[in-house]
Amino acid sequence: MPRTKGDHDARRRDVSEAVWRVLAAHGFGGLTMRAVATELGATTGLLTHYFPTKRDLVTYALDLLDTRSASRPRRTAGTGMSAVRAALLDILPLTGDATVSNRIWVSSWDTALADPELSDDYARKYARSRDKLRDLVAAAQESGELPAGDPARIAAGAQSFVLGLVVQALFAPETFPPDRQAELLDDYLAALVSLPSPNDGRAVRT
Amino acid sequence: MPRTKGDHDARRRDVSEAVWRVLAAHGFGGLTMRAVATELGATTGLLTHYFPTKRDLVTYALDLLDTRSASRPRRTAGTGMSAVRAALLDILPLTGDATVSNRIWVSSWDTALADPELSDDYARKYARSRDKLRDLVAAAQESGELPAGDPARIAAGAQSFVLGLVVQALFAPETFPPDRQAELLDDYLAALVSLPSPNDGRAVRT
DNA sequence: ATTCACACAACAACCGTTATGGATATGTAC
DNA sequence: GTACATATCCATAACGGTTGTTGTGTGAAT
Repeated sequence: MPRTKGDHDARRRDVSEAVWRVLAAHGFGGLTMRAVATELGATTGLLTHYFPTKRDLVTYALDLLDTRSASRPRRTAGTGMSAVRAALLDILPLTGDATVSNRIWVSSWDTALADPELSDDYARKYARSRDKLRDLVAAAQESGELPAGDPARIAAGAQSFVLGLVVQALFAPETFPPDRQAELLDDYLAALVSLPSPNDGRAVRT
Repeated sequence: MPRTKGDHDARRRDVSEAVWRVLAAHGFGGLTMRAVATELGATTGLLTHYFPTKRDLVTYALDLLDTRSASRPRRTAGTGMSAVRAALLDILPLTGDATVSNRIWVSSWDTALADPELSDDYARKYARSRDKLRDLVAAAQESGELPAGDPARIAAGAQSFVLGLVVQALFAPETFPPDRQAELLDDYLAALVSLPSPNDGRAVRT
Protein backbone atom coordinates (compact mmCIF):
# COMPACT_ATOMS: atom_id res chain seq x y z
CA MET A 1 0.00 0.00 0.00
CA PRO A 2 1.77 3.16 -1.22
CA ARG A 3 1.83 6.28 0.86
CA THR A 4 0.39 9.66 0.08
CA LYS A 5 2.61 12.58 -0.86
CA GLY A 6 2.43 14.08 2.59
CA ASP A 7 3.78 10.92 4.14
CA HIS A 8 6.74 10.76 1.85
CA ASP A 9 9.09 12.83 3.97
CA ALA A 10 8.03 10.83 7.00
CA ARG A 11 8.93 7.68 5.11
CA ARG A 12 12.36 9.03 4.27
CA ARG A 13 12.91 9.62 7.95
CA ASP A 14 11.76 6.08 8.66
CA VAL A 15 14.34 4.78 6.20
CA SER A 16 17.08 6.77 7.91
CA GLU A 17 16.19 5.41 11.29
CA ALA A 18 16.02 1.86 9.99
CA VAL A 19 19.49 2.21 8.51
CA TRP A 20 20.71 3.62 11.79
CA ARG A 21 19.21 0.83 13.83
CA VAL A 22 20.78 -1.80 11.59
CA LEU A 23 24.15 -0.11 11.88
CA ALA A 24 23.84 0.14 15.65
CA ALA A 25 22.84 -3.51 15.95
CA HIS A 26 25.16 -5.23 13.48
CA GLY A 27 27.78 -2.69 12.48
CA PHE A 28 28.77 -1.78 8.99
CA GLY A 29 29.49 -5.35 8.06
CA GLY A 30 25.87 -6.24 8.81
CA LEU A 31 24.41 -3.52 6.65
CA THR A 32 22.39 -5.34 4.00
CA MET A 33 19.42 -4.38 1.89
CA ARG A 34 17.22 -6.98 3.49
CA ALA A 35 18.23 -6.12 7.01
CA VAL A 36 17.20 -2.51 6.48
CA ALA A 37 14.01 -3.56 4.75
CA THR A 38 12.86 -5.93 7.47
CA GLU A 39 13.88 -3.41 10.10
CA LEU A 40 11.56 -1.06 8.28
CA GLY A 41 8.83 -3.66 8.05
CA ALA A 42 9.06 -3.56 4.29
CA THR A 43 10.62 -5.51 1.44
CA THR A 44 13.64 -5.04 -0.73
CA GLY A 45 11.44 -3.47 -3.38
CA LEU A 46 11.15 -0.38 -1.26
CA LEU A 47 14.87 -0.27 -0.62
CA THR A 48 15.86 -0.50 -4.25
CA HIS A 49 13.54 2.41 -4.83
CA TYR A 50 15.53 4.57 -2.43
CA PHE A 51 18.92 3.01 -3.12
CA PRO A 52 19.26 1.55 -6.61
CA THR A 53 22.48 -0.16 -5.66
CA LYS A 54 24.29 -1.33 -2.57
CA ARG A 55 26.97 1.30 -2.90
CA ASP A 56 24.25 3.93 -2.72
CA LEU A 57 23.15 2.47 0.58
CA VAL A 58 26.70 2.45 1.89
CA THR A 59 27.39 6.03 0.82
CA TYR A 60 24.11 7.08 2.36
CA ALA A 61 24.99 5.31 5.59
CA LEU A 62 28.34 7.05 5.62
CA ASP A 63 26.66 10.40 5.11
CA LEU A 64 24.11 9.54 7.76
CA LEU A 65 26.90 8.73 10.17
CA ASP A 66 28.56 12.03 9.41
CA THR A 67 25.33 13.98 9.80
CA ARG A 68 24.27 12.21 12.98
CA SER A 69 27.69 12.78 14.51
CA ALA A 70 27.75 16.43 13.51
CA SER A 71 24.23 17.14 14.73
CA ARG A 72 24.84 15.59 18.10
CA PRO A 73 24.23 18.11 20.88
CA ARG A 74 27.54 19.88 21.38
CA ARG A 75 28.99 21.45 24.44
CA THR A 76 28.76 25.20 24.44
CA ALA A 77 32.31 25.98 23.51
CA GLY A 78 34.01 28.75 25.45
CA THR A 79 37.13 30.38 24.12
CA GLY A 80 40.77 29.40 23.97
CA MET A 81 41.74 26.25 25.77
CA SER A 82 38.27 25.43 27.03
CA ALA A 83 37.03 25.43 23.43
CA VAL A 84 39.72 22.93 22.52
CA ARG A 85 38.76 20.78 25.46
CA ALA A 86 35.08 20.97 24.60
CA ALA A 87 35.70 20.00 20.97
CA LEU A 88 37.71 16.97 22.01
CA LEU A 89 35.23 15.91 24.68
CA ASP A 90 32.48 16.02 22.07
CA ILE A 91 34.23 13.28 20.13
CA LEU A 92 34.57 10.83 23.00
CA PRO A 93 31.95 8.12 23.73
CA LEU A 94 30.79 9.71 26.97
CA THR A 95 27.06 9.17 26.41
CA GLY A 96 25.00 6.31 25.06
CA ASP A 97 24.36 8.11 21.81
CA ALA A 98 27.98 8.98 21.34
CA THR A 99 28.96 5.38 22.05
CA VAL A 100 26.59 4.03 19.42
CA SER A 101 27.78 6.62 16.96
CA ASN A 102 31.43 5.88 17.61
CA ARG A 103 30.89 2.16 17.41
CA ILE A 104 29.37 2.53 13.98
CA TRP A 105 32.13 4.89 13.05
CA VAL A 106 34.89 2.44 13.94
CA SER A 107 33.09 -0.44 12.30
CA SER A 108 32.95 1.56 9.08
CA TRP A 109 36.72 1.63 8.82
CA ASP A 110 36.80 -1.92 7.49
CA THR A 111 34.57 -0.99 4.57
CA ALA A 112 36.38 2.31 4.06
CA LEU A 113 39.87 0.82 4.04
CA ALA A 114 38.88 -1.77 1.49
CA ASP A 115 37.62 0.88 -0.94
CA PRO A 116 40.17 3.49 -2.10
CA GLU A 117 37.42 5.96 -2.98
CA LEU A 118 35.85 5.77 0.45
CA SER A 119 39.30 5.81 1.95
CA ASP A 120 40.05 9.14 0.30
CA ASP A 121 36.71 10.45 1.45
CA TYR A 122 37.61 9.59 5.02
CA ALA A 123 41.04 11.12 4.71
CA ARG A 124 39.45 14.39 3.60
CA LYS A 125 36.91 14.22 6.40
CA TYR A 126 39.60 13.78 9.03
CA ALA A 127 41.69 16.51 7.45
CA ARG A 128 38.78 18.92 7.76
CA SER A 129 38.30 17.90 11.36
CA ARG A 130 41.99 18.53 12.03
CA ASP A 131 41.74 21.94 10.38
CA LYS A 132 38.92 22.99 12.66
CA LEU A 133 40.85 21.76 15.64
CA ARG A 134 43.94 23.59 14.40
CA ASP A 135 42.05 26.88 14.39
CA LEU A 136 40.95 26.32 17.96
CA VAL A 137 44.52 25.51 18.94
CA ALA A 138 45.80 28.65 17.23
CA ALA A 139 43.24 30.70 19.14
CA ALA A 140 44.35 29.14 22.41
CA GLN A 141 47.92 29.99 21.53
CA GLU A 142 47.06 33.61 20.82
CA SER A 143 45.34 33.90 24.16
CA GLY A 144 48.53 32.60 25.70
CA GLU A 145 46.92 29.49 27.17
CA LEU A 146 48.94 27.20 24.94
CA PRO A 147 52.65 27.53 24.20
CA ALA A 148 53.77 28.32 20.66
CA GLY A 149 54.41 25.66 18.05
CA ASP A 150 52.85 24.58 14.77
CA PRO A 151 49.11 24.51 15.53
CA ALA A 152 48.48 21.96 12.78
CA ARG A 153 50.98 19.63 14.36
CA ILE A 154 49.42 20.03 17.78
CA ALA A 155 45.97 19.46 16.31
CA ALA A 156 47.13 16.28 14.58
CA GLY A 157 48.50 15.02 17.86
CA ALA A 158 45.35 15.85 19.78
CA GLN A 159 43.17 14.19 17.16
CA SER A 160 45.31 11.07 17.33
CA PHE A 161 44.98 10.98 21.07
CA VAL A 162 41.22 11.29 21.06
CA LEU A 163 40.79 8.83 18.21
CA GLY A 164 42.79 6.20 20.03
CA LEU A 165 40.94 6.84 23.24
CA VAL A 166 37.67 6.29 21.41
CA VAL A 167 38.81 2.88 20.23
CA GLN A 168 40.05 1.79 23.63
CA ALA A 169 36.88 3.02 25.33
CA LEU A 170 34.72 1.10 22.87
CA PHE A 171 36.49 -2.17 23.55
CA ALA A 172 36.74 -1.73 27.31
CA PRO A 173 33.88 0.46 28.53
CA GLU A 174 34.36 -0.60 32.16
CA THR A 175 38.02 0.31 32.05
CA PHE A 176 37.31 3.64 30.38
CA PRO A 177 34.14 5.10 31.89
CA PRO A 178 33.29 8.72 31.03
CA ASP A 179 35.14 10.26 33.97
CA ARG A 180 38.27 8.26 33.23
CA GLN A 181 38.19 9.36 29.61
CA ALA A 182 37.90 12.98 30.72
CA GLU A 183 40.73 12.42 33.17
CA LEU A 184 43.02 11.06 30.49
CA LEU A 185 42.12 13.87 28.13
CA ASP A 186 42.90 16.41 30.84
CA ASP A 187 46.23 14.71 31.45
CA TYR A 188 47.00 15.13 27.78
CA LEU A 189 45.94 18.76 27.70
CA ALA A 190 47.94 19.49 30.85
CA ALA A 191 51.01 18.03 29.18
CA LEU A 192 50.42 20.23 26.13
CA VAL A 193 50.15 23.34 28.26
CA SER A 194 53.27 22.58 30.24
CA LEU A 195 55.38 22.14 27.12
CA PRO A 196 58.03 24.88 26.72
CA SER A 197 57.70 26.74 23.41
CA PRO A 198 60.02 25.15 20.88
CA ASN A 199 59.92 27.61 17.98
CA ASP A 200 59.42 30.71 19.99
CA GLY A 201 62.44 31.56 22.11
CA ARG A 202 61.18 34.80 23.61
CA ALA A 203 60.52 33.31 27.03
CA VAL A 204 64.12 32.14 27.18
CA ARG A 205 65.71 35.31 25.79
CA THR A 206 63.91 37.75 28.04
CA MET B 1 46.70 -35.92 -3.03
CA PRO B 2 47.38 -36.07 0.73
CA ARG B 3 50.72 -35.11 2.17
CA THR B 4 53.12 -37.20 4.13
CA LYS B 5 53.57 -36.76 7.88
CA GLY B 6 56.74 -34.76 7.46
CA ASP B 7 54.97 -32.24 5.27
CA HIS B 8 52.20 -31.66 7.74
CA ASP B 9 53.86 -28.87 9.64
CA ALA B 10 54.79 -27.27 6.34
CA ARG B 11 51.13 -27.43 5.34
CA ARG B 12 50.10 -25.71 8.53
CA ARG B 13 52.50 -22.92 7.70
CA ASP B 14 51.03 -22.75 4.21
CA VAL B 15 47.59 -22.34 5.71
CA SER B 16 48.82 -19.51 7.91
CA GLU B 17 50.32 -17.67 5.00
CA ALA B 18 47.22 -18.13 2.89
CA VAL B 19 45.09 -16.66 5.67
CA TRP B 20 47.51 -13.79 5.97
CA ARG B 21 47.51 -13.07 2.25
CA VAL B 22 43.72 -13.05 2.17
CA LEU B 23 43.61 -10.67 5.11
CA ALA B 24 46.18 -8.39 3.51
CA ALA B 25 44.33 -8.34 0.21
CA HIS B 26 40.69 -8.07 1.30
CA GLY B 27 40.72 -7.23 4.98
CA PHE B 28 38.80 -9.00 7.66
CA GLY B 29 35.50 -8.56 5.87
CA GLY B 30 36.85 -10.54 2.93
CA LEU B 31 38.02 -13.46 5.00
CA THR B 32 36.05 -16.44 3.69
CA MET B 33 36.66 -20.15 3.66
CA ARG B 34 36.83 -20.29 -0.10
CA ALA B 35 39.13 -17.31 -0.40
CA VAL B 36 41.66 -18.97 1.86
CA ALA B 37 41.22 -22.29 0.11
CA THR B 38 41.77 -20.92 -3.39
CA GLU B 39 44.66 -18.81 -2.12
CA LEU B 40 46.09 -22.09 -0.91
CA GLY B 41 45.35 -23.83 -4.19
CA ALA B 42 43.02 -26.22 -2.40
CA THR B 43 39.32 -26.75 -1.79
CA THR B 44 37.06 -26.04 1.15
CA GLY B 45 37.41 -29.65 2.20
CA LEU B 46 40.91 -28.90 3.39
CA LEU B 47 39.81 -25.77 5.22
CA THR B 48 37.04 -27.46 7.16
CA HIS B 49 39.60 -30.00 8.21
CA TYR B 50 41.70 -27.30 9.86
CA PHE B 51 38.81 -25.04 10.87
CA PRO B 52 35.55 -26.91 11.47
CA THR B 53 33.61 -23.67 11.58
CA LYS B 54 33.95 -20.10 10.41
CA ARG B 55 34.40 -18.82 13.92
CA ASP B 56 37.43 -21.05 14.26
CA LEU B 57 38.91 -19.40 11.20
CA VAL B 58 38.19 -15.94 12.59
CA THR B 59 39.67 -16.74 15.99
CA TYR B 60 42.70 -18.20 14.32
CA ALA B 61 43.08 -15.12 12.15
CA LEU B 62 42.88 -12.92 15.22
CA ASP B 63 45.54 -14.98 16.93
CA LEU B 64 47.63 -14.95 13.79
CA LEU B 65 47.37 -11.18 13.69
CA ASP B 66 48.49 -10.99 17.27
CA THR B 67 51.38 -13.38 16.72
CA ARG B 68 52.55 -11.75 13.51
CA SER B 69 52.43 -8.33 15.14
CA ALA B 70 54.30 -9.54 18.19
CA SER B 71 56.97 -11.36 16.21
CA ARG B 72 57.66 -8.43 13.95
CA PRO B 73 61.32 -7.43 14.15
CA ARG B 74 61.49 -5.08 17.11
CA ARG B 75 63.78 -2.23 17.77
CA THR B 76 66.48 -3.07 20.26
CA ALA B 77 64.95 -1.42 23.28
CA GLY B 78 67.31 0.58 25.44
CA THR B 79 66.36 1.52 28.94
CA GLY B 80 64.06 4.12 30.48
CA MET B 81 62.57 6.63 28.11
CA SER B 82 64.19 5.26 24.97
CA ALA B 83 62.58 1.90 25.69
CA VAL B 84 59.18 3.57 25.90
CA ARG B 85 59.83 5.37 22.66
CA ALA B 86 60.98 2.19 20.94
CA ALA B 87 57.92 0.27 22.08
CA LEU B 88 55.59 2.95 20.74
CA LEU B 89 57.49 3.29 17.47
CA ASP B 90 57.16 -0.45 16.97
CA ILE B 91 53.39 -0.10 16.85
CA LEU B 92 53.26 2.59 14.19
CA PRO B 93 52.91 1.76 10.47
CA LEU B 94 56.42 2.94 9.59
CA THR B 95 57.28 0.05 7.28
CA GLY B 96 55.38 -1.82 4.62
CA ASP B 97 54.96 -4.85 6.82
CA ALA B 98 53.75 -2.80 9.73
CA THR B 99 51.29 -1.00 7.46
CA VAL B 100 49.80 -4.25 6.22
CA SER B 101 49.62 -5.56 9.75
CA ASN B 102 47.96 -2.44 11.05
CA ARG B 103 45.50 -2.32 8.20
CA ILE B 104 44.35 -5.83 8.99
CA TRP B 105 44.24 -4.92 12.63
CA VAL B 106 41.93 -1.97 12.09
CA SER B 107 39.74 -3.89 9.68
CA SER B 108 39.27 -6.56 12.34
CA TRP B 109 37.56 -4.12 14.67
CA ASP B 110 34.32 -4.37 12.73
CA THR B 111 34.15 -8.11 13.28
CA ALA B 112 35.34 -7.81 16.86
CA LEU B 113 32.89 -5.11 17.86
CA ALA B 114 29.96 -7.07 16.49
CA ASP B 115 30.82 -10.09 18.63
CA PRO B 116 30.89 -9.60 22.43
CA GLU B 117 33.15 -12.59 22.92
CA LEU B 118 35.74 -11.34 20.46
CA SER B 119 35.30 -7.89 21.90
CA ASP B 120 36.27 -9.13 25.34
CA ASP B 121 39.22 -10.93 23.85
CA TYR B 122 40.44 -7.68 22.36
CA ALA B 123 39.91 -5.79 25.57
CA ARG B 124 42.11 -8.28 27.36
CA LYS B 125 44.72 -8.09 24.62
CA TYR B 126 44.90 -4.31 24.84
CA ALA B 127 44.99 -4.44 28.61
CA ARG B 128 48.02 -6.70 28.46
CA SER B 129 49.67 -4.34 26.00
CA ARG B 130 48.98 -1.41 28.35
CA ASP B 131 50.47 -3.35 31.24
CA LYS B 132 53.71 -3.93 29.40
CA LEU B 133 53.83 -0.27 28.49
CA ARG B 134 53.08 0.66 32.08
CA ASP B 135 56.13 -1.25 33.28
CA LEU B 136 58.32 0.61 30.80
CA VAL B 137 56.84 3.90 31.96
CA ALA B 138 57.47 3.01 35.59
CA ALA B 139 61.08 2.20 34.76
CA ALA B 140 61.47 5.55 33.01
CA GLN B 141 60.04 7.24 36.07
CA GLU B 142 62.49 5.48 38.38
CA SER B 143 65.38 6.57 36.26
CA GLY B 144 64.08 10.09 36.61
CA GLU B 145 63.46 10.60 32.88
CA LEU B 146 59.72 10.83 33.36
CA PRO B 147 57.95 12.82 36.09
CA ALA B 148 55.95 11.01 38.72
CA GLY B 149 52.31 10.08 38.26
CA ASP B 150 50.27 6.91 37.92
CA PRO B 151 52.23 4.87 35.35
CA ALA B 152 49.10 2.98 34.30
CA ARG B 153 47.40 6.25 33.51
CA ILE B 154 50.34 7.49 31.50
CA ALA B 155 50.51 4.17 29.64
CA ALA B 156 46.80 4.34 28.79
CA GLY B 157 47.29 7.83 27.41
CA ALA B 158 50.32 6.85 25.36
CA GLN B 159 48.55 3.82 23.96
CA SER B 160 45.61 5.99 22.96
CA PHE B 161 47.89 8.40 21.21
CA VAL B 162 49.66 5.74 19.20
CA LEU B 163 46.45 3.89 18.38
CA GLY B 164 44.88 7.04 16.98
CA LEU B 165 48.00 7.89 15.06
CA VAL B 166 47.90 4.45 13.47
CA VAL B 167 44.37 5.04 12.24
CA GLN B 168 45.12 8.46 10.84
CA ALA B 169 48.28 7.25 9.16
CA LEU B 170 46.41 4.39 7.50
CA PHE B 171 43.80 6.68 5.99
CA ALA B 172 46.24 9.42 4.94
CA PRO B 173 49.66 7.87 4.31
CA GLU B 174 50.90 10.93 2.40
CA THR B 175 49.94 13.22 5.27
CA PHE B 176 51.53 10.95 7.83
CA PRO B 177 54.75 9.54 6.37
CA PRO B 178 57.09 7.70 8.74
CA ASP B 179 59.12 10.74 9.75
CA ARG B 180 56.00 12.78 10.51
CA GLN B 181 54.66 9.98 12.66
CA ALA B 182 57.92 9.87 14.58
CA GLU B 183 57.82 13.66 14.87
CA LEU B 184 54.34 13.61 16.36
CA LEU B 185 55.25 10.84 18.73
CA ASP B 186 58.29 12.78 19.90
CA ASP B 187 56.09 15.82 20.43
CA TYR B 188 53.89 13.72 22.63
CA LEU B 189 56.78 12.27 24.59
CA ALA B 190 58.32 15.72 25.03
CA ALA B 191 55.04 16.93 26.49
CA LEU B 192 55.00 13.98 28.87
CA VAL B 193 58.52 14.72 30.05
CA SER B 194 57.85 18.41 30.57
CA LEU B 195 54.84 17.75 32.78
CA PRO B 196 55.39 18.82 36.40
CA SER B 197 54.86 15.94 38.81
CA PRO B 198 51.28 16.06 40.11
CA ASN B 199 51.39 13.49 42.91
CA ASP B 200 54.92 14.05 43.92
CA GLY B 201 55.53 17.51 45.33
CA ARG B 202 59.23 17.14 46.12
CA ALA B 203 60.39 19.23 43.21
CA VAL B 204 58.17 22.07 44.33
CA ARG B 205 58.99 21.88 48.05
CA THR B 206 62.74 21.76 47.66
C1' DA C 1 42.30 -52.40 9.41
C1' DT C 2 41.82 -48.19 10.93
C1' DT C 3 42.80 -43.44 10.82
C1' DC C 4 44.19 -39.36 8.62
C1' DA C 5 44.22 -35.72 4.99
C1' DC C 6 42.23 -34.24 1.56
C1' DA C 7 39.07 -33.73 -3.20
C1' DC C 8 34.62 -33.38 -4.79
C1' DA C 9 29.90 -32.38 -4.77
C1' DA C 10 25.97 -30.66 -2.97
C1' DC C 11 22.94 -28.26 0.49
C1' DA C 12 20.23 -24.46 2.41
C1' DA C 13 20.73 -19.70 3.48
C1' DC C 14 21.85 -15.47 2.25
C1' DC C 15 23.41 -11.77 -0.75
C1' DG C 16 22.56 -7.88 -4.50
C1' DT C 17 19.90 -7.18 -8.36
C1' DT C 18 16.07 -7.27 -11.68
C1' DA C 19 11.34 -7.86 -13.61
C1' DT C 20 6.48 -7.69 -13.08
C1' DG C 21 2.38 -5.76 -11.52
C1' DG C 22 -0.84 -3.18 -8.79
C1' DA C 23 -2.30 0.81 -6.07
C1' DT C 24 -2.14 5.69 -5.58
C1' DA C 25 -1.05 10.44 -6.82
C1' DT C 26 -0.34 13.94 -10.52
C1' DG C 27 -0.95 16.11 -14.79
C1' DT C 28 -3.67 17.11 -18.95
C1' DA C 29 -7.63 17.33 -22.10
C1' DC C 30 -12.25 18.00 -22.51
C1' DG D 1 -15.87 18.68 -12.81
C1' DT D 2 -14.83 14.26 -15.35
C1' DA D 3 -11.80 11.03 -18.14
C1' DC D 4 -7.74 9.38 -19.25
C1' DA D 5 -2.45 9.00 -19.59
C1' DT D 6 1.52 9.09 -16.86
C1' DA D 7 4.54 8.86 -13.03
C1' DT D 8 5.46 7.53 -8.36
C1' DC D 9 5.64 4.13 -4.60
C1' DC D 10 5.91 -0.30 -3.22
C1' DA D 11 4.92 -5.70 -2.75
C1' DT D 12 6.02 -9.96 -4.71
C1' DA D 13 8.81 -13.03 -6.81
C1' DA D 14 12.53 -14.66 -8.93
C1' DC D 15 17.41 -14.60 -10.82
C1' DG D 16 22.43 -15.92 -10.34
C1' DG D 17 26.11 -15.73 -7.24
C1' DT D 18 28.43 -16.47 -2.83
C1' DT D 19 28.45 -17.94 1.71
C1' DG D 20 29.07 -21.61 5.60
C1' DT D 21 28.35 -26.22 6.25
C1' DT D 22 27.82 -31.26 5.47
C1' DG D 23 28.47 -35.77 3.39
C1' DT D 24 30.73 -39.07 0.64
C1' DG D 25 34.67 -41.09 -1.37
C1' DT D 26 39.63 -42.13 -1.92
C1' DG D 27 44.43 -42.75 -1.47
C1' DA D 28 48.21 -42.71 1.80
C1' DA D 29 50.11 -43.52 6.71
C1' DT D 30 49.98 -46.08 10.75
